[in-house]
Amino acid sequence: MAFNDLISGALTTSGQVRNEPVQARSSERIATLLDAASAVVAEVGIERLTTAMVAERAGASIGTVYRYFPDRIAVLAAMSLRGFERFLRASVENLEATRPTTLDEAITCLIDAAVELHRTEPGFTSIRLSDQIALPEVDGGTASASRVAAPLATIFVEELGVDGEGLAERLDIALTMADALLVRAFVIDPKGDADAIEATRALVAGYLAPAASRT
Amino acid sequence: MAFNDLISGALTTSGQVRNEPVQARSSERIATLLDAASAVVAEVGIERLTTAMVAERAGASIGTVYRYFPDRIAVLAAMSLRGFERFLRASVENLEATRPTTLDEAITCLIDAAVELHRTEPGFTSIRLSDQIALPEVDGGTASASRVAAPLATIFVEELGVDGEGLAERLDIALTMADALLVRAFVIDPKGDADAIEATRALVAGYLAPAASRT
DNA sequence: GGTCACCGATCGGAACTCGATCATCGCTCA
DNA sequence: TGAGCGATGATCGAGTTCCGATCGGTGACC
Repeated sequence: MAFNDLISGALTTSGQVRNEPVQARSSERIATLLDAASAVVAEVGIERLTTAMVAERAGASIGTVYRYFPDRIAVLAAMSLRGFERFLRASVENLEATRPTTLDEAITCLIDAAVELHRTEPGFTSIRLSDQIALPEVDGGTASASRVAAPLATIFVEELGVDGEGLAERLDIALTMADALLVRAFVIDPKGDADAIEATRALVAGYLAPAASRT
Repeated sequence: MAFNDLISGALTTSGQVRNEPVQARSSERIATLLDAASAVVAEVGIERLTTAMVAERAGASIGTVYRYFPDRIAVLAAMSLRGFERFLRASVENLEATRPTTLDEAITCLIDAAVELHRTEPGFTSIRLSDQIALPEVDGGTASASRVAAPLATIFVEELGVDGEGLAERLDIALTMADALLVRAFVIDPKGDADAIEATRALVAGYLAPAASRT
């Protein structure tokens, strides 16, 4: 509801997609291609992903891949970006569902969303390990975590009544931290090491707590 | 001195280098090649690095590159590994020079070493952004931060008299965190955002402090 | 003289292009 | 209103280019 307005357009695929899709089936195609890419990454890793593999798995031709993505890297970048979008949406859903009263609960919503993503999207951990590959040419090179920090900060302030003083900055740091630690959790154990995940949650909450709790 | 014994052989280039160099000039060659690779990465990014670029910049031929490295990825992996070696050595040097009495001072030694590396080795930030690319085939996929955590833990315990209980694990987490946050600092500002660096230092010290200080 | 280091033409395969073909949509006019 | 028809979008895949990797030959070191 209100949350969704805040995040619409927060993340764009500008520069990633070659031709904006006009017909409906195109959007599906893109989704299918990204799903295929995700599966391929999970299977052979980022470096060994070839555009031919993506095309074949998606049931498309190579030409179709290049219709939507300028090059191989753009496919990976788009995949990464879609992951962040999903994280944002899932976070918002969790926040709406639980309506947290403490910052700690709010953090849990975000961590859960991220963990869920690592679990369900097979190639996501891999791509987080080596994200940013493409960013030098996508834009200034802003880390992906920073992209979600701003919209989330808005939500925290406007909807949860958290003190906004420097929150965006702190959230950015917190997300960078959480990102790295969660990746670590999923490197330790493909299903996500429970201790490492809990440690992450505690650490992030501990970091954000002192300044922010004003629910 | 004693420190150096602890870290010798902690990091090896096993599997990275094709033929162990016999003649002296070979070691220089490898260093030159890695320097070239570092510069290329800083310029065009990891994905766009080609073996030809590395060869040309190093004043060598393509064949020479492949004499020392089995493939393109191995060049990047070796570069990453050399960075971690340098970090370890620089950390040890800093520790020896300052002989810290508090954990906080010790952390500062490490952070300084890492910051220095980001500053002097142009491609290091990039490769930290997307490290691990090669690790799936190098070994079990252990995150690089974990590799330095163990030897550093030994030093902390044996030389600084810090409580060793679960220290390796905590150091691992701390380094993962520091790594990500420092990369962030250098993405924000190529020279390394001072605030972000200080925040990193504070965060890591804060995380390690409660359990460890027993100097 | 034998090994080590180096070179760069060459090969194979993957990234990417391009013109032809098929699908869809909006418009027109009976 | 809906059948026909162009225009534009979407798809394809053989062809081209470029890059990773090899290999046999030449020079440097001991």
